[in-house]
Amino acid sequence: MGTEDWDRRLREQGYRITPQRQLVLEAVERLRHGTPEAILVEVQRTASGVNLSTIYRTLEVLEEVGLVTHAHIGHGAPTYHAVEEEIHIHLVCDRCRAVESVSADVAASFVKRLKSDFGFDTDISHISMHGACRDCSTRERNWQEVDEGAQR
Amino acid sequence: MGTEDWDRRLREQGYRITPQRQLVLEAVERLRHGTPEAILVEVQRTASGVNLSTIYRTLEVLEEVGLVTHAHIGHGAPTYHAVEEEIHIHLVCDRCRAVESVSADVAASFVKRLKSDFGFDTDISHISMHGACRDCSTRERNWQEVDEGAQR
DNA sequence: GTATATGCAAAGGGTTTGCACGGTT
DNA sequence: AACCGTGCAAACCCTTTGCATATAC
Repeated sequence: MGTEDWDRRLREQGYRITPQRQLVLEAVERLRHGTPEAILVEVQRTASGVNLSTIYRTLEVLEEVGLVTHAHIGHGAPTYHAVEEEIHIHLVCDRCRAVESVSADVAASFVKRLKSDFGFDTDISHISMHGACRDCSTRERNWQEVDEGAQR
Repeated sequence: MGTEDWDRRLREQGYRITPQRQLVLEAVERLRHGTPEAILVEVQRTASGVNLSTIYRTLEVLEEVGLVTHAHIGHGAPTYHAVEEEIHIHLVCDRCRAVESVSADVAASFVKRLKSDFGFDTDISHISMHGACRDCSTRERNWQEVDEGAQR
């Protein structure tokens, strides 16, 4: 796979090549993490006439032919990535909203276990773990100690 | 923790005890997996006057005091669980939309690694893995073989 | 009595859809 | 020429918010 045959990917599955599809794919690659709204803005830098509904429809197509993936970080819009990117997973802090990307390697044995135990084939780039980042979790630990101290 | 001191939980954090809060908590416990909309319907079986916005506000409060949690399975509404429930994670099939609940134990070492390597404190009940369930992944494998056969 | 919680209605994000037009094949 | 893809606008789902009233404390 590579950027040079992005159009082949589309054609093989019966889709047409359009400027919009090229622009959206390039925007996703450039942004590395992009919501549909952000991708729209990026695309409009070159082609201001492109509509948001086209972004949605295009992302759906690009995802189907395997050129992009998405993950849900937070409650809002999903983020899209080019599959060209090194595969990574997201650690989403629900306290401060920070998002850390870490190598997918850390999930490898977990993913393998889901396969062997449940036959489940994980979409690794879709993984988002929610919780507390380093800063927030140490902060909470400190508060807890303060609380305990106050109670004595 | 237990159902008997749900009201203490609320009071300790400065919240008041209301019929709505009790009904929502009970509905979540009864449903085991419930979207806000489903919880509304369940609550309205007893108290038809309760409003959806109350469901949202109440779930937020119940989550803050640690009586319920939520997970995102699929793109739509989140699902709420009572924390009383045995902790489980969700395996969401993006092909056929099936959702399987499996013991959180399978994620234990992965979660431990996120903690040691990145200081990240995972909210285990929030974990949703996306991918292909056993049936769909074997079906895809079979198709692949058929395709390969056709090419020869 | 006072502050919080609720119901209602309206607004707000994010996403999808119907339709006529335009572009790719 | 036929069909697919796009822009536009409206509709849709899910969620939040402002405000007046009702309720827990």
